Amino acid sequence: MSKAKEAGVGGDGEREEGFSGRIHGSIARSLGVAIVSGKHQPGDVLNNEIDASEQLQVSRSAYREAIRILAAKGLVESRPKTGTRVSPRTRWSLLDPEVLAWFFESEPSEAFLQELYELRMIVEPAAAALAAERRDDTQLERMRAALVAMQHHTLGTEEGRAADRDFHDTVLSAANNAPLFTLSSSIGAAVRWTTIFKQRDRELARDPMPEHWKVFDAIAAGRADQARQAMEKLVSLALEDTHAAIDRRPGR
Amino acid sequence: MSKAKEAGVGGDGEREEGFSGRIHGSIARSLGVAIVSGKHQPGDVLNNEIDASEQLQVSRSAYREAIRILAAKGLVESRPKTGTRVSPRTRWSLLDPEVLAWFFESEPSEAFLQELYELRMIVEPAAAALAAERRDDTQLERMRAALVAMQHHTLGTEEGRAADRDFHDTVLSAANNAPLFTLSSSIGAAVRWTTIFKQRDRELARDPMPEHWKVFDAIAAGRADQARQAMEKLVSLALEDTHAAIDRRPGR
DNA sequence: CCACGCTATTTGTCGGACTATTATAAAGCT
DNA sequence: AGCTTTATAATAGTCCGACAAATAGCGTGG
Repeated sequence: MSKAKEAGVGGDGEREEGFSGRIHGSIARSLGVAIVSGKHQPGDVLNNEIDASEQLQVSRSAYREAIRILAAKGLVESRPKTGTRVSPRTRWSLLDPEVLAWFFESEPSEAFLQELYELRMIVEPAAAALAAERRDDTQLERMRAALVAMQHHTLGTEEGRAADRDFHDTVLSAANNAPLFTLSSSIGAAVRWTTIFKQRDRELARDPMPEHWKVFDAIAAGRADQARQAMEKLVSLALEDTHAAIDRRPGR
Repeated sequence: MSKAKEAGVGGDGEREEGFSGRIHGSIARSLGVAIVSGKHQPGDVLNNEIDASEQLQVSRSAYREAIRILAAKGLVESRPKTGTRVSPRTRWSLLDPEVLAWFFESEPSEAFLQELYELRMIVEPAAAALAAERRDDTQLERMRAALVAMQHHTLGTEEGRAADRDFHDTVLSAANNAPLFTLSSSIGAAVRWTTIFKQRDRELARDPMPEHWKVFDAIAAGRADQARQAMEKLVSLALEDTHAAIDRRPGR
């Protein structure tokens, strides 16, 4: 009866969200989504461990490990007697890949998307400039291959989008700055989701390739300033398209 | 024998390296430091949970929670049968406040410091520009107060350094971009650490205040471009000073 | 030589007892 | 009355020992 794996006990809404392999992971995810989506607001106190683990039909240990994950990402804070409460937003690790994924699981606010793009607009042009000065031949070749694949598959396919991400990742990594590179996951997330938005709205007019090639050429030529400007242009065009897609979006 | 709590067999005894209030936290910290300092390299497999928890004289649960924390920050990855192994550096959440703190606990490499500064050079001028356009009066007043305090206490005191950090934090927050603001902890870390270097060495020749006031004035006047340039100057001067201090550092 | 199943190892999960911490309320002191 | 101290109760934290699930690597059989 207390076994959690017997998922199918007909009853209430039980486990809607699929899985994540390990139980603590899926609990962390579902709680994380509830927090970033505003269902649990900063300052709110979660049920105590015993009640919560009972409701979720998992052991207290598994629930606690989930809480540790959330605490490590700054989403919650636990103290004896007071319980576990949602931390203020300023403490959240918004750039953590998992946190970002949780944001995108419940459609994020347009404002948040906007902020991510703003960050991208700050980081990527600078990264492109550094990449122009520091890239090695291997990275350059990888960028070229990514763009060729992207051109061939188009952004309508998952392969094309993967190639797009690979291009941007390689630029970031060519900047040769580890902390900067960790932002690639955040930026990749922004790129991925907004690209999906745009594709969702069939008539994506613009061909993204010319601007991509300009960035590539500038990096290949070692022209930092030119690379920065080209990337600025690329990002701002992408932002425009995304805005248009969102505006046209039905229902919201 | 396996009781961990009987710390004081005959008085206080020696302080086990590592405290942090909670056990899982201190284990995570000590393991985290071992990892970021290179004592455990990427790909290395940690002892299995039973052995490890026995060696550390803690319960397996506490050890597991520590591992969950490290996994949440991308430092390790666990799988049945294979064990827990250190993840490749590209997965580390280098911008996470705790990870950064672990870096600074064992003196970080000069290259890493350099990279953090580079990031700062990218982010802060952009943030200053945004702040010039978006700051409200409260934030402006807070910046002014921080600079006044900084001027009064000087960077030789902890209060003065705290005021410095507060100024930079407020600029970041005035940019009104949540993901951007989460970088403040990283930047703050870089600022703090390098400031200590400079102070450690000798009387800091340069008076940092004029550049700070220029940034403030530009933000107050709402001049984005001017704010960006002033901040660029401020950061690059700080970098220069830091380089000089490091070069002059004995034993290196 | 390859496919397939077996097994040993390791993480994952469980439940239940006990400890430590601390916010809050009660009691005591000035 | 107002402040300090102590007691209480609630909650996270820790420990233990057992069992379940996953899987890398090996051995067996085709």
